[in-house]
Amino acid sequence: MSEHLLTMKKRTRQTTNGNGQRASARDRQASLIVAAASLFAAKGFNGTTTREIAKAAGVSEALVFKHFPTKRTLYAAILEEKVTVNELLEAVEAAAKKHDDHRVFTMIASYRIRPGVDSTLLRLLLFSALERHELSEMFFGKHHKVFYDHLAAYIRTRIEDGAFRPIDPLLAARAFIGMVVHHRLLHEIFRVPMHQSHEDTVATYVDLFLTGLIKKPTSRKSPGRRAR
Amino acid sequence: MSEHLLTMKKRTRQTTNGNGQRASARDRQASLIVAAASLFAAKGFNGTTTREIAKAAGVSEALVFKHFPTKRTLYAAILEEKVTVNELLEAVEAAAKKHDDHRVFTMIASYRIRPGVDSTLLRLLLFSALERHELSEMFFGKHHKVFYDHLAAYIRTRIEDGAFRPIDPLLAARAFIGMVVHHRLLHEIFRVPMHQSHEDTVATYVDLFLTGLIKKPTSRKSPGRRAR
DNA sequence: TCTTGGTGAGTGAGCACTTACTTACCATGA
DNA sequence: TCATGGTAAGTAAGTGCTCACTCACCAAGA
Repeated sequence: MSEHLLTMKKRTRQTTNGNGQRASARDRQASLIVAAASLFAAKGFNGTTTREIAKAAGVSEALVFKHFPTKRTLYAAILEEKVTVNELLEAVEAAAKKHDDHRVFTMIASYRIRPGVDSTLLRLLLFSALERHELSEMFFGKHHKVFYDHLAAYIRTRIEDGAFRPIDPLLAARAFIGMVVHHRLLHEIFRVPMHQSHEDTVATYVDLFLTGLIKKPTSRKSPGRRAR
Repeated sequence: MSEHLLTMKKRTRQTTNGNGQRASARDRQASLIVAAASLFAAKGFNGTTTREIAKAAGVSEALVFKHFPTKRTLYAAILEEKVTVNELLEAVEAAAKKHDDHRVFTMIASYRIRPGVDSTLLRLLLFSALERHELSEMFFGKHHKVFYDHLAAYIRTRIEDGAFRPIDPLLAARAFIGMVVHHRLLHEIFRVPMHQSHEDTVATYVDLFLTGLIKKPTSRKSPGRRAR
């Protein structure tokens, strides 16, 4: 009797997940990662509480710890999950084979500069590096270092071709990606308003960089791509 | 004399500040700001506790709150205190008047890239922006925006002179500072090892950028400044 | 029936901030 | 010269609250 009443009372809001369906461990973990990632990206590791994460995922706080033994484990899972080998690199590779400099750099800049796209990734990256999370280096290495290395390799071959001036390829790659990443940083993190269109910006950066890099600039009668 | 001895004896552990001297409110606040700034820069606002700050400054936690009503107030005081109009700008101004492009850009790059120099400032800046501190915009505006605006103004006049190609001056300024700041970011925040010397790096960036920006590059027989 | 997804109600630790009190300094008048 | 009292610098020991994390228990389904 009293037992029944007790159980009835206790079950106030079971499986807050939509309606009475129980999710598999895999799905739950995935949804927890999604919920936590945006919170961690917004407020950092220390600024995010496990309660918030549970609430955002629509489950109890205890369940979070059933799936991830510690808050840190959950964070690590996010960083590892976010590491995706970029499909972009293949597309760039194709352009690189044709020695289409303009296209190679434009593609990279367009990809990196495109607003909004996975802005959580950028924030997570910065937060994890600033907060000196142990996985930060892996995160950076797998997700970003590829770009520098690929681009540097391309620049090196173009120098050997005699198409580019003899400049340290890694420095050059960093310089270009620096311009572009910095632009994103200003826009997305420091909320600096940008008055130029996405395309204009990319075109200007590529033009600025390439005309500097190419050995014998034909700037006078070059094809119509011009900033503004 | 005897009074001194007496006081010495009586004082069991008073004023943990070195030896029994009481600091003025001004000095105490300054020392608290110094202690707190490096902690906030290292671990962010949420990652730093008021206990740690007090310990680092060698005072009791209660005293921190005597001087700053809240932890946030202390943080705000740091951001405001760190805003210093840079002496660099004057030096740059001088070079700018002589239209010494190379010198202008080299000075800015050298200043911004120099390792270790106020690396806490960079970290504070990033943390305050990421953590969306209310004073972050002011902090960025006063401390960094000046650079972009000054450089953009210089580039604009040089375009009007006919010395630079017609490119959006603000974008160009951002591109250059982006290269340099990004380099510092890689080095200081992401701990990427740099194999080039400080001077080589600056020279390469300036060369890369200027040769791209100058209208009619005399790259063949230009003065001996060359990367590497 | 037993594994597994799920919860409510904790737990001690640590947090920002307070309170009640002590001690040093220094200007003033005798 | 020196007692003296007002004030500001300083503290130990809290306060309530929130944090990451736990535990005992429950229900769905193969």
